[in-house]
Amino acid sequence: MKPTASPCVTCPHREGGFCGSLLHVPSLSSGSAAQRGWQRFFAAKPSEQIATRNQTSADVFVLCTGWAFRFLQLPNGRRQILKFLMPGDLFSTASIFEDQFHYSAKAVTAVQISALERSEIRVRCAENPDIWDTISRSCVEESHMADELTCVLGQRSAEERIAYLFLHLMRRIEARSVVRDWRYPLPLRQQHIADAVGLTPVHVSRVLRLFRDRGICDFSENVLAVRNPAELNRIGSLG
Amino acid sequence: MKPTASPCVTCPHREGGFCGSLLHVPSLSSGSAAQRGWQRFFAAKPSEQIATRNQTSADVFVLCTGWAFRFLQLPNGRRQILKFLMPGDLFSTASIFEDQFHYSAKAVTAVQISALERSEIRVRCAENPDIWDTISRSCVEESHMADELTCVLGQRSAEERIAYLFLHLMRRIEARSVVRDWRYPLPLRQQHIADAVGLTPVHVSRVLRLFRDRGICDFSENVLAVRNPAELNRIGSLG
DNA sequence: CGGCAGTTTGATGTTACTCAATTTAAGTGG
DNA sequence: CCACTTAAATTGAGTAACATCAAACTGCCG
Repeated sequence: MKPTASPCVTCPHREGGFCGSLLHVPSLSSGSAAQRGWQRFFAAKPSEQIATRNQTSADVFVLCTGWAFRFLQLPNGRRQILKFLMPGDLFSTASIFEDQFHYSAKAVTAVQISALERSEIRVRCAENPDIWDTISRSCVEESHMADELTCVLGQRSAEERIAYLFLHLMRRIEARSVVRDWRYPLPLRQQHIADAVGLTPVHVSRVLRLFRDRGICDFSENVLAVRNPAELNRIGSLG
Repeated sequence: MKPTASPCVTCPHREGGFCGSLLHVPSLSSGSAAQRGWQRFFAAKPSEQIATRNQTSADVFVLCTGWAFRFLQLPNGRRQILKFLMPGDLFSTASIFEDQFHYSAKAVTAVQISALERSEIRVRCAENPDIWDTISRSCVEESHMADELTCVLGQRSAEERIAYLFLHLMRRIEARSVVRDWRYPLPLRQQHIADAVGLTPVHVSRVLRLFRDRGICDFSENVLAVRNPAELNRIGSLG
């Protein structure tokens, strides 16, 4: 999981730099995946569906550029966003072990996606304990996040949910890039926020206005500007 | 994960039978863990706390008998139950990889718990691909359940949440024992249900009464009696 | 018999949803 | 550059779902 100077095989769209990917480890990056034929690339337009529940695939997907999200669709038309995907994210760690998606995924912005053959990854995992280590750490982290989200959706108010989501996204963005002036670029519609925290877009709009009026933060024009980090943290942190 | 006729090392409290444990695989069960000194046992009384968030432990815990649950405690006194633990359940699959609990756990009934040294399990995992296979399958299953729960808490009504919980518990009980006459023993108070689905005990009581009056199911005296399985399924399934 | 924990019920309050109208922003083609 | 179109965000009014508070009821156990 260390950044390396070598070009990243999983995410060639970011040549020469660290793409942030879980799979960006020397033993996977050394040599050319593409040359060996166990990697392919896809692109998708904004709001295009890029994976569908129950669909089988021999590949594990990594987001290279842009934002996406994975979600579950309900019969009544509503959907629950499970996770926003940022560059370097595996669609899910579990996808390394299962050949069928248990969720759907959709692009938010234009995206580029890398598809790695699962069998090849597993062979390399068997050879190299470092990769196992990385993957198991990723499993642990994913289960922590799932448990936190459960807690937030089960126990907390609208304001707290949205504050939590913002803090969560802020942390993840900070891990990828330098943030100046407490301004975080989020390419999301209010509908996305609503689907992620289990509220209606109308109510999300009201809460955002409240945050704005109280000088806590201002989410508009695809930028989250945090004005009072302490207060946002007080509302949204899980203690 | 196949039942074996040999006594189960992880759960000696159920001698001679399959304890249901994830770790009940020949390669772990052969020989005596206790003799080799990498296993210990604990007991706890009803509603006794058996694990605490941020506590470190060199052991991985498996529930042998009784019911328990793992949960997150909030500063405001409320708690979210993440999972009900039944005999054979690992407290969490992630605990194989992390030496610190990220949740707390409490007994529901009187329980017996088996503690296996993490280091020993990991050594055996490295040797035996079957165990990896079992564990990775367990990771996948746990992430499915977490995603489903997220969906239920984020998007569904009180009735739907409780129906979902019942269906979920029914499936898990059926995997362990034969069920007669659609009667499922659940050693839970309404408070447990409330904490699991993010409602107040008062509202849980009202919904249960509704289910009773509509002839869907009757949960009382620690038994869930399902009268109209189709209807319960219609309300609580995720499609 | 008294006490306790859990459940039930009623009355009332709050939060968030629904529906519908209006405003703003972002394109698009002339 | 400006009308026209469309998607997104905002606002208000009314409503439904669930929470809160408090009292009564039940079964159980000493």
